Amino acid sequence: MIKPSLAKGTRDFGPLEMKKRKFIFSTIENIFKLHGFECIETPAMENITTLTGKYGEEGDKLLFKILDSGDYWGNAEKSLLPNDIIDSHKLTPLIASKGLKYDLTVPFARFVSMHRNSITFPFKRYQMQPVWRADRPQKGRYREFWQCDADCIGSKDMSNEAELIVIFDSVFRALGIQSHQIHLNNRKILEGISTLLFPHVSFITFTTILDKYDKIGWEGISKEFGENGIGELELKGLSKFLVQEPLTEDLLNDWKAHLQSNPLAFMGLQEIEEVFNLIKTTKSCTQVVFDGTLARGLSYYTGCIFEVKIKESGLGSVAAGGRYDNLTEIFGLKDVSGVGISFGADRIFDYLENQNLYPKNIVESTKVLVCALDPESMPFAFELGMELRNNKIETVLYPGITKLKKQLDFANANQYKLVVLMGENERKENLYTLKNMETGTQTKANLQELIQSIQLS
RNA sequence: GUGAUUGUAGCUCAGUUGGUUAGAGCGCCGGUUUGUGGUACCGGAGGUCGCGGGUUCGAGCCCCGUCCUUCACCCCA
Repeated sequence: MIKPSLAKGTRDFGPLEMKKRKFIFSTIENIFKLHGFECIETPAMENITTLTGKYGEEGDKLLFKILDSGDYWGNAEKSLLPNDIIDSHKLTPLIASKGLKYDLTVPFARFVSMHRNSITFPFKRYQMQPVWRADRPQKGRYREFWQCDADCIGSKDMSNEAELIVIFDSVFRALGIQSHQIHLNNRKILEGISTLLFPHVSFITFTTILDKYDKIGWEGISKEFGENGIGELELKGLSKFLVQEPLTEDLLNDWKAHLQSNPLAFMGLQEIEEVFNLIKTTKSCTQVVFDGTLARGLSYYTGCIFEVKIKESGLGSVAAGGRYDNLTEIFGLKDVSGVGISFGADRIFDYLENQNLYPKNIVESTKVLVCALDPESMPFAFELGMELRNNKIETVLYPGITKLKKQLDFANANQYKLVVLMGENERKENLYTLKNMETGTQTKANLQELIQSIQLS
């Protein structure tokens, strides 16, 4: 006997949990569809060359690799392996040519590049699938989790960004959440500031340190910048950019003054202004925070970047996204800019579980249980089941004849509110007994009356 | 990948300085009730104490390893 167990960082979902998850997925999907995004799917596994080098050094380490089939060691190009050095990192490329996808954006870029001739640009697609990361699990972090992505590729227009912000807001509101904040920044601003203030520090180093501001504060990041050779004087210039404030006209004007002398940063700010002008009359705008410290780790972003946080959740970001100008270029498709967002379904699920924010009707069962009380009644019960289903009533026929107590226990355990009894008495009278499990009342009815009272309750 | 942390019945947890046959509550199954549940009463089943090694006359308890859980770092949804 093997002790049943789950692989690290994965989880099972029972019927009740699945109802809640489906509620999340369908809420997101409906809003994606409402905005005209088309659904696609890509495989769980990709060629490893598709995946590596897209997520930065850390990302590559977190890729799940799939061992080649057959005699993978015999077929391996061992000449590429340094003699008697056993280094797993050098070994894996020789024996693993596929990997599980790490996100939905890179496979999408591959998809777009491959199918460029049959795609009409701008192309809006959504995708809701699991992704895998070989991370150490912790709070809000799993090795398998679902992302729900919407991207628009082949358009540089800022209305895409504006629409995606509205989608962020619509989804969280539809899920019954109000305390979400949509953080917004632009990589061009960061790049401009970085080259202006810290020309001797790489942009990647700059963003990774800056991104930690939320967690470790001013002291923490000034210490880390210090370790990278940045003095206190230079740091002072940075401090005025570390704001997290509601996005307003005044704020933008303020920043324009700061960034006037910096063409790249100024361009980034103009993009944000364009987005602001489109959303400023929507209620979504009230949830938007201009966040000068938002940087995003993924290296492919080039314009606006987003991150949605629920303050009291303790979960990090529950959704994120941004614009990428060069992602399809690696797959041979140049000058196609895209922008997209991703909802972290598992973190949203955890938050809703915690807060128990689900609408009541998604957890309640609307099913009816039909109980046959003796073998002769079974054909009648079976037929009744068919009749009820023909009338769009979700019906479960209790399989077999057992004590009524057991059948009623079954109804309680599954929270069925209505039970129909079919026994000798009912056969003789040509009626059905309808029992309400909450009130305990029982009534007799013919088929038409039965269907009616079920539909009314 | 680094550093902590956890594991005893289906679930939540007790278990004394190492000492006979490892307990409770809830749940589950059966009965009180052969056509009436969610309450009550009575009875019952269920454990390789995560796994492997070690110390000991003796290990659920001590030591080592390993896996899983949870958490922080790194990074991220």
